[in-house]
Amino acid sequence: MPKVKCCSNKKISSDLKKTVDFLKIISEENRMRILCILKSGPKCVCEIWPNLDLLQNLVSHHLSVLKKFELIKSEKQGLKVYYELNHKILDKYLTNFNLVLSK
Amino acid sequence: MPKVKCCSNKKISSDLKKTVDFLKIISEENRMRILCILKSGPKCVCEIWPNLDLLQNLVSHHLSVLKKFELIKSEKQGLKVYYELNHKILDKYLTNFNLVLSK
DNA sequence: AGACTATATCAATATACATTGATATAATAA
DNA sequence: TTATTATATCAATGTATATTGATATAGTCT
Repeated sequence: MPKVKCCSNKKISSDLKKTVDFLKIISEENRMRILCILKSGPKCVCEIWPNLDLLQNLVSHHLSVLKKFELIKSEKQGLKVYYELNHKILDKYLTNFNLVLSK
Repeated sequence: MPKVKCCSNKKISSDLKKTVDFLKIISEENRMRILCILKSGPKCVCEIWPNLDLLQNLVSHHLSVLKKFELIKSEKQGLKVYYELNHKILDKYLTNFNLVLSK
């Protein structure tokens, strides 16, 4: 039985893994909401978390997960930390994802 | 502080939840591999599972998860069960996903 | 019928990770 | 300096779900 391409080809297999990692990060409702909230531009945590029914520290944690994966960037301004989408990385993963599932 | 659209709007919020459910299903390496394997056409379990480094019953389980979510369809032919992508549903979720994350 | 093949189900275990509560850090204001 | 605000970290707990091993079902062949 011949092996299927996506399982034996190293490049495809690696792309698939990266895509799955990306999907794991965004397949969490609160993180997805955060990304959606940030679509309208940079926001500080105090603007983000009242939109989510979560404790502040949990929002902070989800932000750190997103940031660790480089899906968002942050900038400190005084007491506040502003987060924004990292479109470059985000687009890279979205493109890769579409490649993996497309014909 | 005004609520952000994706958090207060019922329709957008519901789309987001559906998308997250979809992403949860496909953000698992083996399930993603199964979907990729099926891109080249319908296959029986005995053609699928040698491509994955998994026990047969686990492949069967992942197939059932994908099927429960209607991402794949199945047809019994004698002893064998053939699985294939359910492009209609798959495209629906992919479209929805792109809407949720697009500007 | 019995043996064999392909697939699915079930209970038990393992593992990953979301959530909570308490607290720390860091910047600003009084 | 002390108090306050904004954000982050940490340990403990809870929860969902992937994996395993054993076994069941269902179709086919002799």
